Amino acid sequence: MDRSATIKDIAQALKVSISTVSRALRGQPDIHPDTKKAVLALAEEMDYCPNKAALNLVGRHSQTIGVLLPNLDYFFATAVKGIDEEALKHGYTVMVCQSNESYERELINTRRLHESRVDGLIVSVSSETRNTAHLQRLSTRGTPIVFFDRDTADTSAPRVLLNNRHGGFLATDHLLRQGCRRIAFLGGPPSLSISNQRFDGYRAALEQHGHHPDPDLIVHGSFSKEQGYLSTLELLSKGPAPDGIFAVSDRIAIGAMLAIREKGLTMPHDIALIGFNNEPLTDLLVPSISSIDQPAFRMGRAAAELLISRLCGEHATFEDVRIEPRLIIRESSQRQAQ
Amino acid sequence: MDRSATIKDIAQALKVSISTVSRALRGQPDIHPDTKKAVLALAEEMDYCPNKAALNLVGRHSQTIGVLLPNLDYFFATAVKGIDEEALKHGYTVMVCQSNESYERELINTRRLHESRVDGLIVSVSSETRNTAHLQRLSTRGTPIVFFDRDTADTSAPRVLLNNRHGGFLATDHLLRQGCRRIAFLGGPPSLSISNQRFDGYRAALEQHGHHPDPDLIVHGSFSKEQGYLSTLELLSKGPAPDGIFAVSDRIAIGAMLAIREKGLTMPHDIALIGFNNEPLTDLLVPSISSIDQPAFRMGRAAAELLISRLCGEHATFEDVRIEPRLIIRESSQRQAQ
DNA sequence: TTGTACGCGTTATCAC
DNA sequence: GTGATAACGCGTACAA
Repeated sequence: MDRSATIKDIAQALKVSISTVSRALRGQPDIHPDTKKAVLALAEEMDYCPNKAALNLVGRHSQTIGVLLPNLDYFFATAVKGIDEEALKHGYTVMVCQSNESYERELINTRRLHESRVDGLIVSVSSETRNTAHLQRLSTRGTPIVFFDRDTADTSAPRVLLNNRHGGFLATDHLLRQGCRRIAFLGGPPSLSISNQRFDGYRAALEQHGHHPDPDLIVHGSFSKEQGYLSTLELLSKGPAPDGIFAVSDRIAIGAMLAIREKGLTMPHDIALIGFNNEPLTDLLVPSISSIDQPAFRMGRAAAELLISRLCGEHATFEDVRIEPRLIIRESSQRQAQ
Repeated sequence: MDRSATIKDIAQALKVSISTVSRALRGQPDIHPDTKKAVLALAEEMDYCPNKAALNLVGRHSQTIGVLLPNLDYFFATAVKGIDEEALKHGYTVMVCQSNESYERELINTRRLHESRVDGLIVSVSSETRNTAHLQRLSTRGTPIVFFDRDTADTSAPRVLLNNRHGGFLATDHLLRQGCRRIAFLGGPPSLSISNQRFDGYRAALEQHGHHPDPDLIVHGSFSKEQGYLSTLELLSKGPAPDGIFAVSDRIAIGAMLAIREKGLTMPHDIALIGFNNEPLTDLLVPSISSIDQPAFRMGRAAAELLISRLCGEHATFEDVRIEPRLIIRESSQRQAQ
């Protein structure tokens, strides 16, 4: 129950001043070798561990980076791994908060992170978040922010984003090439750029093939399996059925798959299906689900690199990082041998 | 770029002392209503946010709990959600570190968390971890620890554990009831209690049915899909094949499924298969994979509850929390209609 | 009701 | 080489 050793404890035991201990510990010059050796030895024995709070106070940096995410699903958890990897390499610790897609929770967490005086912030906004004033305040106060994955309109911080438009294009173009003519778009929350950008790609692909988006085939909702299931059931029960579905997440796609199956239709024959994220196990379903691969680990690492470079005062690199998606063709969408 | 407002800033602006501001902010009595109102208003306007580092120093508690995990796979990510939920409720912030199953990384992270002076620790040790001296040191120094999911031999801290033995029993007993006689055990790292306890349940079930473990049918390795694939291939290529497989993780089970399929065998007819964890999508594979459900969110929340109750000085509750698993029967193991 | 002074653990700036 | 001492932001006795 005794508290951790401090440099004061070491100083008293060795009958030297705390500044001497401090210097010895940090390998500064002008220290007598014997003194240094003694300090180091005792520190080791007492299992001395510097108090970050004190360092934070005096140096006004916490060596901590805050990560604010909507959740910890496969994509974000993998990204956190990338962030943490890079952070550790540079002596930073990571503090992760989840908003659960709630704006209110995001505000609370922003404050939690501010209280901890994180040196910088990597943020993926919740789907409820309409304005980023809470983040702007932090930013103007000197806490650099990097936006991750989800774009926001009203801000001027660097971003690490997937080329979602191209992802949407790749998916839709692929379905068109498989002969689909009525391609449904199962989107996420309409407030989210990632969903809208994928829609832009969807439209671009359609138009390039001489088609136009059909409002009846466009549905928005959450990213969940349940949402995909319900949306698809609705699509299939009203009007002429689509012959292709582009879902902006694999979980939506899986929900769609269940609905398609329930309606007695087959993939890819009746409906060709493609998702987004390339989550594990999508390759093992029957049929295996085509998807757009999004390199989560690399994206996380890139965000941390970008943030840390700004933390190091390299104000130069303010440019967005854009990661390219990759089309993964599997059974659910492949009507013709390649 | 101007730093965050401090109580000193507020005090100067209002021409009162910092202690007055401090008192007003924390709603203490004996404050003139007008003074209080003015302070609160200005704090709001300046977006005042207390500096946790300072609070940490003076109060010597950080209101932060450290979470040390092997990784952030589905199970642990869900557990983190439970931990964070409970932590937030009590005003704590969570700091998550991943060891990547590496003992060395676990040491580094333990130190990172100690540097941050986390008030308490929730730990699931890496599979390489043989002794917990690094954690014991923290514990004796006054940082309460709760072990989570993975048990350790040489410690005396409360634990939140699944009844792994019963889980192993349920799985094996189920296979036996399906008519299996040669049941293979695909274990995790032999250093991990969770794997060994599931093995105990496996053996107990066998013996209750008058059988004994066959060393040729017992394999240990990592928790990965690749491991499951390779182990199963090996099992199937040497000696008489098993007619049932109990894998201690769903990912191992999925690897086994791939190997079984590759060998031209069918499930559950030739081999009945059951995994562990009840991860999402296991219900959607073909055949769907039977599994043992482990309530990750509840376990995480229970760990946080236990830790926080100790943090509040309730030294009474030192008892382990044992969560009961649940057998989920799906196609991969079901030979007979229930 | 309000202000002063000290301490929390550490670094940095002096002086010796 | 080494040792005081002031800061960092805040809570808290104690004094007024």
